[in-house]
Amino acid sequence: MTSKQAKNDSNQDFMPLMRALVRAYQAFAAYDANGYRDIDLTVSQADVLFTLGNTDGLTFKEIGNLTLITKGTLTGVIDRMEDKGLVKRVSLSDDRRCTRVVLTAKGVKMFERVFPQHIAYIKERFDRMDAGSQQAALVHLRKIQEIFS
Amino acid sequence: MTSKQAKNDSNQDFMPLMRALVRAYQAFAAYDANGYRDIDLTVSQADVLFTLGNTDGLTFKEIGNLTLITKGTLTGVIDRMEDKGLVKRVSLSDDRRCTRVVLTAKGVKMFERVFPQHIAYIKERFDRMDAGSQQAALVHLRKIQEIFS
DNA sequence: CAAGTATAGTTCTAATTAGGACTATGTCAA
DNA sequence: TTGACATAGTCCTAATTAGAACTATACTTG
Repeated sequence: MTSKQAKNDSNQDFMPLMRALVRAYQAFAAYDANGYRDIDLTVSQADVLFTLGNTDGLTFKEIGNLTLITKGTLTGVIDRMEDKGLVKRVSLSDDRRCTRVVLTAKGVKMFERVFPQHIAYIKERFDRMDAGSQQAALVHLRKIQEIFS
Repeated sequence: MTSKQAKNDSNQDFMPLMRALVRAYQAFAAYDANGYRDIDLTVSQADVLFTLGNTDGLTFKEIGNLTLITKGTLTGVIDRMEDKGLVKRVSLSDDRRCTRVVLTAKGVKMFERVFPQHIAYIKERFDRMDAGSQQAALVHLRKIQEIFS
């Protein structure tokens, strides 16, 4: 009680931290999105492509959990990727409610071309932070995730 | 060169940090959005309301810079807030290209009711992090923002 | 002053988003 | 086995999003 009180007293203003979180994320997201300008992929589509890469396919539910894309949204994202010939829907005989989404040959090719490229693109910036800071930042970000979960 | 090499070598895997950033933000954003469930406001609308609070009105450009909402989007957001009677558009005689957006009496009333409530709602969670961690997190988040800007 | 350029908002399009209703399928218990 | 409930995906709506084209207004330079 007292210690909690003390904690709170010492934390009159969390706003700078909140703003820093939002701005750090937005700066990252903008940079990330910019990496998809040339290739014909939206951020969500790239997210799905990278999630499906090196797997034998995943269900909508699994993709949704990994990418945090809502199932309602995911239907449309997969539709458009199917139109582009990057993925295909495969029914599961096991449980006919489920649909497995699998990369096509074209999807695999795209993944193999784009993924390493994009990783290098992101890595370039994270390399500007020393390893110690990255470790510390990781710890604090996990704490932030925890308190809001 | 060599030191940069060394840095990079020690940083083969930035992915956990990247994921932690995304997840921390998403957890925060989800919690934040949840705070608007009862009141009849979207996240963007609340963002604008809170930005306009305690000002004499701001132009679209200023609101866009503060909230990071694109001008094209902002037109629609302001339209809907105007429909709700929360804000009004005021032309500037000074520069007739500009429009000042001002809270109406109803908007001010809503701001005064909702803002402190929401701040308390967010604060409750940030209080679960001690002041030292918050300070450290702030520093690291600013660093992350910097490397991606 | 006139032409070229810049800026502020609006409009338009395609895609994403959350959330809820809906359908089909599966599971579990009486 | 049948009825109640749960789960997977689709469909629908309102709002947001980025980006580009467009209009109106301002600036600026010859």
